[in-house]
Amino acid sequence: MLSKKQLKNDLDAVVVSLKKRNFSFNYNELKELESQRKINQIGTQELQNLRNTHSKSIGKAKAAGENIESLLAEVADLGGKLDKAKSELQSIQEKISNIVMSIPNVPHESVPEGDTDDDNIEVMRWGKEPNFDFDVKDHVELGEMHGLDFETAAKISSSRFAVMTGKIAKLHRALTQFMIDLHVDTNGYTEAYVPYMVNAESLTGTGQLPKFEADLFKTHLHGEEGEARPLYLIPTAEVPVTNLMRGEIINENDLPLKFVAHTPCFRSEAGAYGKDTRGLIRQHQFEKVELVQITKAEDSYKVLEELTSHAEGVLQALELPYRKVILCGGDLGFSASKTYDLEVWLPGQKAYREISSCSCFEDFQSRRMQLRWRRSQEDKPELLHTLNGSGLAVGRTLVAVLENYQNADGSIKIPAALSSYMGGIEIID
RNA sequence: GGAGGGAUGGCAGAGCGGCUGAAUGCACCGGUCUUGAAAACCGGCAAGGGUUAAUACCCUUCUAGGGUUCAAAUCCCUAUCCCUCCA
Repeated sequence: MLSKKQLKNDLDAVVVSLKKRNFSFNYNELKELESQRKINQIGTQELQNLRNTHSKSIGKAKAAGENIESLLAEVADLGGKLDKAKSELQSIQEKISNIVMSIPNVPHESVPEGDTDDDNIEVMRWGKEPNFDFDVKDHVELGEMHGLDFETAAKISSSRFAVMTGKIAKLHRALTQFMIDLHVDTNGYTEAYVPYMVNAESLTGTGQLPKFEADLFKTHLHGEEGEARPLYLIPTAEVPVTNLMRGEIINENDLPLKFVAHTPCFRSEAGAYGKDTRGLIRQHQFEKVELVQITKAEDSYKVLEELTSHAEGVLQALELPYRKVILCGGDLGFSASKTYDLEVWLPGQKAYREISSCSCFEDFQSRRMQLRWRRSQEDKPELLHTLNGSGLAVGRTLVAVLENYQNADGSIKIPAALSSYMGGIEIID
């Protein structure tokens, strides 16, 4: 959420910035609503003031044993007026809020122009794409040789799910453990275990709601009266982890907050029909190790570089070739002001594919969450900045390992970094 | 499954229709004292919003949402969360 102040005082600049991400909205409507709001709010507050002063004088008169009949008569029609004014104001404020909540974050000045991922700009490449002296198999073919099974998953669930058994399941788990240990032991993150189902407030805080409900899996619990209390399956650990501190004023000594969490992620992939239908790339359920940092405003862009390097560290340790791109305005997520994607080399696709997305949200999420700190005792609380990045998407990392470490016979060499996590075996055959 | 008790500022905790945005203590900040520190004493210390050039004034908020009332932290209803006891 952008600040109301910014939208009020600096609307033209906001509109220009949002053009970079091809977002436009009816700002004349917003202006109009804002001027209505002003009139209605002043009127309502005047009525409230009137009621308060009258009520106080009634209280005093009563305490003094005076007759209050005439005073009561004065106030008789106030309640109705006030109710009317309040409900009008509320409806205006709801309209404003609906508009404001659906405006995406303003891109950082370093974000390039562009409409689609074709316009993303490569920042660097790491590692060498391997040369194979045989016909490479893709991860589906390789995986099915070692216990990756989409048909059974479809039988017990539906498409876009996977079953893994045996060594490949262990490799998948080993990757997860390796990533968490790396971030905790060498990058200084605190491990967090969090709920996989969250309420609407949390999703509003990080920006998935109200606009992107269709991307989520929603469940219903029922209260005694049958009233629905929906919980949502998390689309990323970003949601529960960033919301850990929602509504709090953080002690300066505790900053920056650094969390790493491994969770499954659930995405409906509405609108992705026919896209990546084969294999593990786009699933309804996948594992991810997520990095979250909460920092002071002045540190956030430095931290974005740092956090991205932590994600890169996983790829480097696994010796997987990758490239780093900066997302163009048109490809930027709703809440992000700047995002680096890490794309890993997949020999089976002969392409670089996203394996991590590292973003700075500035105070966009914090404002929704009222996540703040206090510079000093005298100062007002200030909004913090939030960042997160995948470190990494585990399923896609498994894909990358299978394809990059394959042998001619379909066996898979175990990356050296995973050796201790795989009980010392060197190959899956 | 049944019966109760609770949710108040950074924390602890009083208040149970009007003088309560909220006692008191702790923490925190400023001052006095001291060579310095501690102790003691004095003072300050919630957030969000509105009008305003500013001073200032006003509004809202005691888990959340409804209701009663001229007036609600306080009474009623519902939800959520916590705790105790019984099966």
